Amino acid sequence: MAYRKTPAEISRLEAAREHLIAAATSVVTEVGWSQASVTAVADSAGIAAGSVYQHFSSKAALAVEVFRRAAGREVEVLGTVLREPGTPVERLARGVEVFARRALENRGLAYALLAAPADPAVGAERLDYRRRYRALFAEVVHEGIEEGLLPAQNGEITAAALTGAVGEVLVDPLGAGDGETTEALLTELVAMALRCAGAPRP
Amino acid sequence: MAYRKTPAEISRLEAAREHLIAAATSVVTEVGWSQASVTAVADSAGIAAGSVYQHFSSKAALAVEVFRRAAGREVEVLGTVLREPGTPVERLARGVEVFARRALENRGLAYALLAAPADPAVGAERLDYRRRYRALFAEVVHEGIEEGLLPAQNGEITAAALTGAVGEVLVDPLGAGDGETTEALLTELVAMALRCAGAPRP
DNA sequence: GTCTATATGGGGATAGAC
DNA sequence: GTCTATCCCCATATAGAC
Repeated sequence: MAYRKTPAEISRLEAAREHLIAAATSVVTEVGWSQASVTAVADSAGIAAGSVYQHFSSKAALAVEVFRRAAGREVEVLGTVLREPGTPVERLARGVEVFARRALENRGLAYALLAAPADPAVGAERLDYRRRYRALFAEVVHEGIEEGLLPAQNGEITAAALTGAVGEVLVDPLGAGDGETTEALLTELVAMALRCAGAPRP
Repeated sequence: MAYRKTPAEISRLEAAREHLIAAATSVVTEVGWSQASVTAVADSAGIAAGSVYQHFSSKAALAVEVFRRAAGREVEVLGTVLREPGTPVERLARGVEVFARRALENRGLAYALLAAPADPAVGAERLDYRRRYRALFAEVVHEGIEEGLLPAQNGEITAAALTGAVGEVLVDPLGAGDGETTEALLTELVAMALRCAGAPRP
């Protein structure tokens, strides 16, 4: 009756695959896409380079999976925060803060997701996910306009500016290191975001 | 007395080098850094691949030179515009407009300068020039604060947002093609920039 | 299924003729 | 000084043993 895999076999394979993805994610976080060779990833996962191809048909396929997992988590979190109770202005402030805080807490990964040189397959995914981040920000801006809390504006551009600002902060180790400057940076970033969207001055 | 090069020889060499840089710039503009192989660049310049190494010690050295020329022009222009007569707010508006307009008029090059995947040597230059763009924007913001035209704020973050917004617009073919949408886009971008810096509402 | 060993291909860089 | 031809390295991907 061994005409198909037992659940145990399946979960072993799944686990190996997940382990590989996790290892690849950590390599990318540490050294970036360009330095994340198949050999380096396999070493990190504790398997042979050739064995990678038991789980993914190509390096690009693995890279895309790594990207989707990580970027998907951020979209998920941002979407949740932006839809929590509160006025659109409050939610925008909270969304920017959480987005930036998470990025600053995991700079390596955030940089990989937002900016690091990557092969074309990942680049295409990145475009897609950047649009999603922007769409989420734009949504709450539009709500703010409808409710009369924000002035008429192109929400897409405002959203682009917000994404760009966070990215820029990550690129330049400006708000690096210690927690105190991080908090100050977040405060300023949120203040900028609210001005950017035209929220009433506090 | 042929113990040193004649002026004519020197200018011939200079010209060949300049021609090579120009060809490399156009290749990078069209296909990006990653596709700009030595062979492709040499073909474009009408010389053999090996001859490239008469002018540059490595591909990276050529790439860095291409980057510096192009990015340097933008810094120059932005600096000039931001220092023309007018209030800081007026100059900021004009600076953002010119910066974005130039980028939109030469998307390929702007994308290469701001965002396209590139080898590490170019990446390092990019960091440096991004800081310069930001410093220029930040300077005018600080002036605005001193003159009481803008509220207290972290000018670096505002400047980062401005750079990021322009970059984002370039990445996503949102304001593509025809002149009408371009103008509308620029208007919105400038409006966003002024809100971002906290300029009084018009 | 995972290993070792190797094939394959591309791009940067060099050598030597002209 | 420029060309042609080639070398060399590295990374992906595959083949076959275990």
